[in-house]
Amino acid sequence: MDDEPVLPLYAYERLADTIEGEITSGRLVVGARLAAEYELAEIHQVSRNTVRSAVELLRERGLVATKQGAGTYVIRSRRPDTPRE
Amino acid sequence: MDDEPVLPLYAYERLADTIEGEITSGRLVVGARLAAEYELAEIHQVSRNTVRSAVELLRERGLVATKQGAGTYVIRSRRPDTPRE
DNA sequence: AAATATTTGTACGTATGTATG
DNA sequence: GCATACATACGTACAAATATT
Repeated sequence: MDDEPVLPLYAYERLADTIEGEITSGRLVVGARLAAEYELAEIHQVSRNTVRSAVELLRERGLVATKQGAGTYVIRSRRPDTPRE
Repeated sequence: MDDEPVLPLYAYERLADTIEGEITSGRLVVGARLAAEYELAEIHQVSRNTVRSAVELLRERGLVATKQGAGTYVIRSRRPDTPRE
């Protein structure tokens, strides 16, 4: 319990939420590729490491999948019902 | 399939395997606290981030749990039967 | 087929923030 | 309040996998 604070505290959480919003809103459809990490870093004015943390969160949420050398792709438009661990 | 290459390729994998060995061998028992990240970094001559990657692996293997401000503790002496994701 | 460019992965260092004791 | 320890965040460099020319 007590997971997921109401306000995303950290930059990587906010970025993950932002990108998740683009997915759930349909602006990023299943199969679409996210911008490259360095691009996301520039766009959102954070470091690439922060982008990677955000994308890691999105992977854990089951929304995207990443392939080295290729990119990160949307694999789901909304979160699977609460992974509960 | 095809997970876990025979030879651990990266420093953080080797370090994780090393620490796992200390756990499975009984030198680190359940409840024991691992050395601090900066200590492990010094001991094994790697960076803190590499230590963190190794510990992250151990968490995924279900062997340890980390509590901010407290430390990383052994919670299991051997891997649970293949987490298969 | 081969070389180049792009993109993610790993690893290092450093600084600052947050939680615990 | 202070010390300790983990967490986040910045930057940098190079390696590895993939895509493109």
